[in-house]
Amino acid sequence: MPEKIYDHNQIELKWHDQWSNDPDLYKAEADSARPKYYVLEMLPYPSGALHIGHIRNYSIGDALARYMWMRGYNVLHPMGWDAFGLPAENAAIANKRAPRDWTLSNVEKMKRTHRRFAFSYDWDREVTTCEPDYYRWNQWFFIRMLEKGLAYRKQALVNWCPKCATVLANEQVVDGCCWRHDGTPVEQRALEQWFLRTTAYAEELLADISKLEGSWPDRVLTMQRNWIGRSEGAEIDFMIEGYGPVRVFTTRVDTIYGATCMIIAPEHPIVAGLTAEMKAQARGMIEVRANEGPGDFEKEGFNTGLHALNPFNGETVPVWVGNFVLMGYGTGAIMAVPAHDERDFEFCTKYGIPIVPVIRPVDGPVPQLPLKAANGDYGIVENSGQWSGMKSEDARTEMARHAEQCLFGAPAITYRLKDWGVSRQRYWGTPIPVIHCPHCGVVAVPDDQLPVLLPRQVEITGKGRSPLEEVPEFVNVPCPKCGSPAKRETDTMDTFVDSSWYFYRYCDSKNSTKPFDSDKIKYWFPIDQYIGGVEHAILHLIYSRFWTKMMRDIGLDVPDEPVKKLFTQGMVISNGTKMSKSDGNVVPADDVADRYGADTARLFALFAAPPEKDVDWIDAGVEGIHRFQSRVYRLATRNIGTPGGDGSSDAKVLRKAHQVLRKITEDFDSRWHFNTSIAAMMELTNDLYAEEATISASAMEHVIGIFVFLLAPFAPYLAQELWSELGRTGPVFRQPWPAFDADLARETEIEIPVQINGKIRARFTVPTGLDKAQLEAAARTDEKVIAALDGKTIVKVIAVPEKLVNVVVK
RNA sequence: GCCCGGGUGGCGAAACUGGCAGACGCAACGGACUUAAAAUCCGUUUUCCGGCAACGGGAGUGCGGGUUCAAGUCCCGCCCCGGGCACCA
Repeated sequence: MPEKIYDHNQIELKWHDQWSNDPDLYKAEADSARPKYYVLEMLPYPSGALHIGHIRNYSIGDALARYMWMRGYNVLHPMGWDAFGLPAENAAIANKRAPRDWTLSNVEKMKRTHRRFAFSYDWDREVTTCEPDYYRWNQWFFIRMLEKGLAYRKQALVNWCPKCATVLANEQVVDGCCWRHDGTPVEQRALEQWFLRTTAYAEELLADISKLEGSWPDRVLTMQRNWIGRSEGAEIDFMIEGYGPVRVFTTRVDTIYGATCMIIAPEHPIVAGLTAEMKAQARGMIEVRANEGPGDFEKEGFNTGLHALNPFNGETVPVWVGNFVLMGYGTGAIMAVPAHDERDFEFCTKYGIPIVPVIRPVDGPVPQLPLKAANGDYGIVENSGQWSGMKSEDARTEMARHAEQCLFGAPAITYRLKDWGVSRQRYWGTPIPVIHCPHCGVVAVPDDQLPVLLPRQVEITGKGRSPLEEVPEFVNVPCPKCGSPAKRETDTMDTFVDSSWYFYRYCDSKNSTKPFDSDKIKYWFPIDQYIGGVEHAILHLIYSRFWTKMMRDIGLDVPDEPVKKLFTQGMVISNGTKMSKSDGNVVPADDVADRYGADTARLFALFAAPPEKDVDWIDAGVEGIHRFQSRVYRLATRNIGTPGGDGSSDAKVLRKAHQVLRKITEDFDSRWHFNTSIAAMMELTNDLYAEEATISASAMEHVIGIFVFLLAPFAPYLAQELWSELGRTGPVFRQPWPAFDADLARETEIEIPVQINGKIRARFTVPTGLDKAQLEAAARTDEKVIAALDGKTIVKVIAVPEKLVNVVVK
């Protein structure tokens, strides 16, 4: 057949049309007779256009999905839209478009790009989180949590982003600023808010991390551990004259004899009973902390004049207010042990509060005053009454137990993790399904009245209160219990609620009577492979784990952990920052596809670097990938159905083809270094070009046949086109993955370098399979080796089969 | 400050369990083809020294030590970059 010029446009259009007319091409059906494989990429926010970062994410997942199909698995590979969120409201203000219209038209645009890239999604299972058939189940879950006490409402100091005009979860505060607005410090506001009791699962979320070990990246597990932040210690009551007992949390109760003052947070309830001047001072501290954001600030405090009784030694210590003590952690009050805590040391030194060392090193005396610094190490407890002489570790448990027996304390565990604040004072989110009745209080919307529909006609100004408060027909409703006039909750849910369980819905996306059918979940779950950006290591991935455990506890049949294996791909950086629409540095996927085609964009996204690594996107190099495809295409077309050469190169290219096949199979099964998979295909292409004239027709056809399968997971259009050039029909990715032939792949000869004292001095070629002795003998007969060894004494010879020979001489 | 990653040619990178450092691609240069250019094909390209040459010799994976016949890879101590946490008691 004469050579054809590679025209990606024509090829991609042709198959795109054919595939569009085949709605079942990527269809997945639960089938207990076949092994399943659930591969999932994180669903995108429909911002308007897919960029090259998305393409990288989906190219990894799609290659895997197609490979697993070829390995005979029943593959579930779905896609959807994380469609609620603030940008839709901002767009509504800027363009005078309803958020829903804007969002759905973006979905349409992006879906077109998805299809253009031929990602193998079963679109029949598509989930769009802003549609009532999805968010009604958010509401349903919320009510279940309300019934279980897992959703509750409280007045709390919350993170407020003035630009978003809404509350943020702790997980959405980055360096003291809003996660969407770098450089906009988050303010603290006291508001009535809805919370989900994530802390009820702190222990289980932490413990189950060990189940994920080895199949989730360590980095992510470490981040989650730190985020949960478990501290084991004790809570101890210090009696304050004229006030009552005040509880402190400490991890070092063994140092309590060295406590020389109590320090409370400026928000602590005690402050309310202090003088007006002190209250003002405390308020000042709170404001400074709220406005300055993160970073070092000087420790400051003042003496309240109150005294607290240390229940262990019966001594009285002054009570101070300190700006570094956090109300949100532990009990908001600490005992300061300046000798053994760096922060306490700094504070007490500044204010002249006494320092009392009570721990000595195992092999040394109690440190002498004055101290240069605090020593927080464990050691032997001294000057501590009956506990003197005990090891710190033992004293910690013994003293906590003692406190419990004497009823002035108890062992305690504290977590850094806090309950998830889910209220948002915004329009474009799931309405929280409760009604506030003046008689009945908070009343859940009955299940048969779900979904609480988000009204379509709403004016969004981006200022002031929740936009829903301005919609009287939404707000004013009768109480479901007593029928008297009541008001609907106007806060909406955090969008992270939507993404916490969407992957369950894919298994049963059209169910209108429950969130999903448990038989379907049983078949498809857990997710075998989840792929997404590392930036979701704590937010989305902790919420998802929480949600799964919560669903189990409200009686649904789900596994303990939703995701078996997690892969976090690196970010695509452009001009030094992560690609994002707000930074204006996105490279639209369609631009690359216009110029070079979808296959090229996909291949390049994988070729630029190993998938877990961040890459700086530069166009240089895209041409090389396109050139590679063109070389493959031209070579294949001009060789299919031609007489071929004399076959003298057959063994060589067959060997290479099977080596590459083995390498790529291994890459899929373990490392996912697709950059080297693609490089291996390039090597094979180069070899075929070099040997082309002397390859027989049958060997060429065999090699091209393998090559088409190798390409299939990465470049679906090119692979399909070549498959059809070979005269074959049907989708190539449904063919079985070829088995590699170890005999064909085996090298017959190998070049062995000979080192003399570690420096390469000669090389010789031997048949493969020689053992140590044979290899050494062969080396000793090599002319160059003989010459290099002349006049020297051989001390030792190291021969490593298939690798090298090293001769140590004197 | 603490906890994770990472540092290899002009650039993106490769070297999987210690065994030929730089596969593959980009860029650059040279050649073939062409009236010419593009495209394509074939070469060269870590660096220094010697040689017209084939070739020979030295250095080299952030820095300084060490282990080993052998170190990009292992150990100790630093420096730099990226990420996470950051008064968490």
